[in-house]
Amino acid sequence: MNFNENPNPNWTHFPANIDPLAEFELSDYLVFEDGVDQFNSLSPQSLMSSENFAAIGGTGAASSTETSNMSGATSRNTNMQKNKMDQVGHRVAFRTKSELEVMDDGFKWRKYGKKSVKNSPNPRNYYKCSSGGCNVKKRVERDRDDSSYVITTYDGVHNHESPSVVYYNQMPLMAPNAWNLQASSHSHSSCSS
DNA sequence: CGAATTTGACCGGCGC
DNA sequence: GCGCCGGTCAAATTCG
Repeated sequence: MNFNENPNPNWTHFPANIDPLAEFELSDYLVFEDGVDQFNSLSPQSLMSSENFAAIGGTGAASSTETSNMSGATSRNTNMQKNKMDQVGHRVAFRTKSELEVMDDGFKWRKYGKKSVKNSPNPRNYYKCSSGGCNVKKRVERDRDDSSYVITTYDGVHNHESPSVVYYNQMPLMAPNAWNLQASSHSHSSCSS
């Protein structure tokens, strides 16, 4: 209820099923880990293999736990961002070519804000994982040069499985391991395949 | 009716 | 010290 209408009622889990008119293909992907954040790696046409980059998320974030505050919702400005880089351990940015910006990766996202950046004529949408205990944030923005491209940035790692296990086992088109990289890092096979 | 979404305002950080 | 930018929350509204 915002963009256009419902492109496909089938859109439930994987973007690969989007539809024939939406050319979903990874053009560029950026992987930022805590400590390594350089937007310079962005190449206009890197076009590497774009097949498996789920190597990230191997740090010790899988455990999460620690200060999982938030539970309850009472927390507001009590304690949360004492250290800028404390909980932020995973930063992943993907550039996808799709008409829709809301790529369902199997998780449920709750939009919590929209803001337009100065460097882009397009607004930026902020999504949050609506899972109990999952504080993963998602940032979606349209490319400022190619409105056909969408830049999705994930922040954090899901500490729970997808609401509906996705079976990216038979990806005839391509296996966007990127989708499981968040839920990976421990069980699940992910990859390989 | 409930839940999710929307828009605006507020806050914090950084730069100059 | 002030201004700017980005990010988040809150309340209201709408959709299902």
